[in-house]
Amino acid sequence: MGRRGRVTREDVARAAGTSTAVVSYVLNEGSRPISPATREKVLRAMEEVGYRPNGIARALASGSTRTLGLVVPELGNQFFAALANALEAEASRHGLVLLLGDSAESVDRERSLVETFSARQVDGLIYVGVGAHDAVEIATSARIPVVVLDRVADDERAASVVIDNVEGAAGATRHLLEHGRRDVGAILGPSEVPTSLARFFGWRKAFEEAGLRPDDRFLQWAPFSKEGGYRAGLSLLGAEVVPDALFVASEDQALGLLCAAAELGVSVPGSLAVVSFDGTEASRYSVPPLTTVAPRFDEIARRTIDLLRAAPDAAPRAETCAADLVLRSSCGCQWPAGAPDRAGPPDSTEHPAPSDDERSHL
Amino acid sequence: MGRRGRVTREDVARAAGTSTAVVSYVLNEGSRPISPATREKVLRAMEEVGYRPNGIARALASGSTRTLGLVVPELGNQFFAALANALEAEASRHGLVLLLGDSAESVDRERSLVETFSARQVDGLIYVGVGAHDAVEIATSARIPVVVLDRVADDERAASVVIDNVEGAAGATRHLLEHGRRDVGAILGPSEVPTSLARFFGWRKAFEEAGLRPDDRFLQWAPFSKEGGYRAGLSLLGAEVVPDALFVASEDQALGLLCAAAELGVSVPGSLAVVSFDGTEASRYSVPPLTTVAPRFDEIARRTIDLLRAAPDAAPRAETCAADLVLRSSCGCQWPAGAPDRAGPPDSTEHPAPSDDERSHL
DNA sequence: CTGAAAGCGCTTACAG
DNA sequence: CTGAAAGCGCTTACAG
Repeated sequence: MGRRGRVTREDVARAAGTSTAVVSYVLNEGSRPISPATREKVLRAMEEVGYRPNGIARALASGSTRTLGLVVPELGNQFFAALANALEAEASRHGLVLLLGDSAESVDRERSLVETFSARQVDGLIYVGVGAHDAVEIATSARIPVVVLDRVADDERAASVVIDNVEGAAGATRHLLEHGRRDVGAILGPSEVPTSLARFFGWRKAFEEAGLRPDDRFLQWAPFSKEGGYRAGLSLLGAEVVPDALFVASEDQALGLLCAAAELGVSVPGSLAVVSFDGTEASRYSVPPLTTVAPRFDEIARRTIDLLRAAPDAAPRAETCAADLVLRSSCGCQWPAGAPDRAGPPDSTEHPAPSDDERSHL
Repeated sequence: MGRRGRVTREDVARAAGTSTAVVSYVLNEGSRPISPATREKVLRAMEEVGYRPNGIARALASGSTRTLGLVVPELGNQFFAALANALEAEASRHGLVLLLGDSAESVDRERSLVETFSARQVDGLIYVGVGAHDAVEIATSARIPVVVLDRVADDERAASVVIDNVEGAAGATRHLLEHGRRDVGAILGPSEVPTSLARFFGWRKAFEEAGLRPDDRFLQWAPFSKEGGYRAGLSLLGAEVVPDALFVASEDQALGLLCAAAELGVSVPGSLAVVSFDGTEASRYSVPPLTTVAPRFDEIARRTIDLLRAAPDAAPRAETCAADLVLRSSCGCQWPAGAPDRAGPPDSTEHPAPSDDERSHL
């Protein structure tokens, strides 16, 4: 055994009566033809001495760590947690491991995370970020493939995967209009965030398509947080003229809004119909359950990992994933569809039992 | 530059006119005394050639990767996401990086994650797990320090950090009794999970201390999920005899319960007072906002990283963190305390505005 | 204070 | 099909 008491390739070779190279060849199946007999011997020897390949040594010698770096703005946010979850699952499907970084929405911290990941020789970087440019620049100039999520990369050397924000928001708004609501307002994210802007355009687009004009008094730009949605809700619902429906640009904001509505005694969907964006499982058990434009986390994850695994010389691509309008009760839909009558109180059908989602493609 | 076009120590040494060893000494400040002049030269040379130390090579040579492995059962769960968040922040404070693994509550997947992390030579493993024994065994037998979170390790070679479940649950239940509720039921996790059992004991303990007897009809063992809480809620609240208060063993379950209560038209806290456990920010904006036994994520993270950084020969310790009862409105408290009257509907004070928490130590 | 060199545990042309 | 050996980019005794 090595000086640190670890079992190495050498121990295996000795036990198997072969060279150490053969041990490697057996380990990296397919790299070199090995006779079945030798292979057997080596495999048995590995078992016998309890050999565990040292991934760090492999990485140094091979030039690949089989590790991806993931930077998210805030893991406490369900949306990013769900994204991280899907990415981790997909990565692991390909034998890749994820280095996790939470930037706490700080550009400085983001930069330092990317530097750290770069120093650790990650094979790729997944960046869900605030101040895209810097962080991406650091990685690409270190020749690390980058996929930017949730926004299109400024840097042409980086690929990106985004949700179809305009269509998603338009679909959500359209649905509210179809429910007969006319004063459909919107709670958006910060006006300087591209994602937020795109959802604003989608909201407006639905009105234009319907030959209607949105009322700007029902529009609020707020932080992408529960508190942001809560405050925007208090402000919108506490005004002289109030909307009868709201498109809300994120799940967190929608949850905050529901809290505000409950506090003000505004019934949802009775007096206020709501459709949100980026919904996770939290939307399904909120009071009332939220109709939402749900990202396909699995598809996003699949595309992201595929882009990262693609030949490094492939031109970085910008991909767009569709999102699904998942109907629940906050928009005024009867949900779940075809639910049997219940012996509940009068308003119980406004908050029907969670069940299988009805995903309608936008 | 090396064959892969990377800038290495050698390039720095050449540019600085020193040996490569000196470059290392400058890099690893303090390992060897270096004259200020040489130091300057080397630093300038690094800058000049754009040198980035290769973390993998450092890891192989030094035997330390400065990487920690984290295994959680399910990142989609807010509680684990908040934990991961705190751990990542604390790790990064010490220049450590986190390898993330989501076991999807599968023991097999857990095992394979730990094997992977072990092969990657992590300096420590943080395990928030389902089937503790196997995974911990794999790590400890590879001489990797382990800290088990949220449950005491079976393996005496592993340290652990747990929340004081008995006291937390007792405090929550006591609070409900103090509100004058007598039929205080409980929704717990699976009966074979130690954490769940401990919270059950806490619930019972509060009754005993008060000279009362709990009613087993108001007790439900359910999965630690929103759906688990939802179903348990439907079952408890749909029965002939119903509780007037519930201690709920997790935030997810509590959110599910609120959904069930709303659907059945049971007002919270009017007809049903609720206190949950393991609350995150989600509890603050639920309808109504949930009173919860809130873990001190920062303290848990700090202790965990400290244990991992401790001398490897230090005897593994089991540490317990207190939890705080955070009062909001679901228990029947006036919240926020001293809120000004609002011109809202009659029941608006039952769902007061979220504001600063009032943490009362248990 | 500085340098030459062994070693970390692998991969992978290069010979045979 | 198998082996001897260079190399991945560092750290760190060992000499000076």
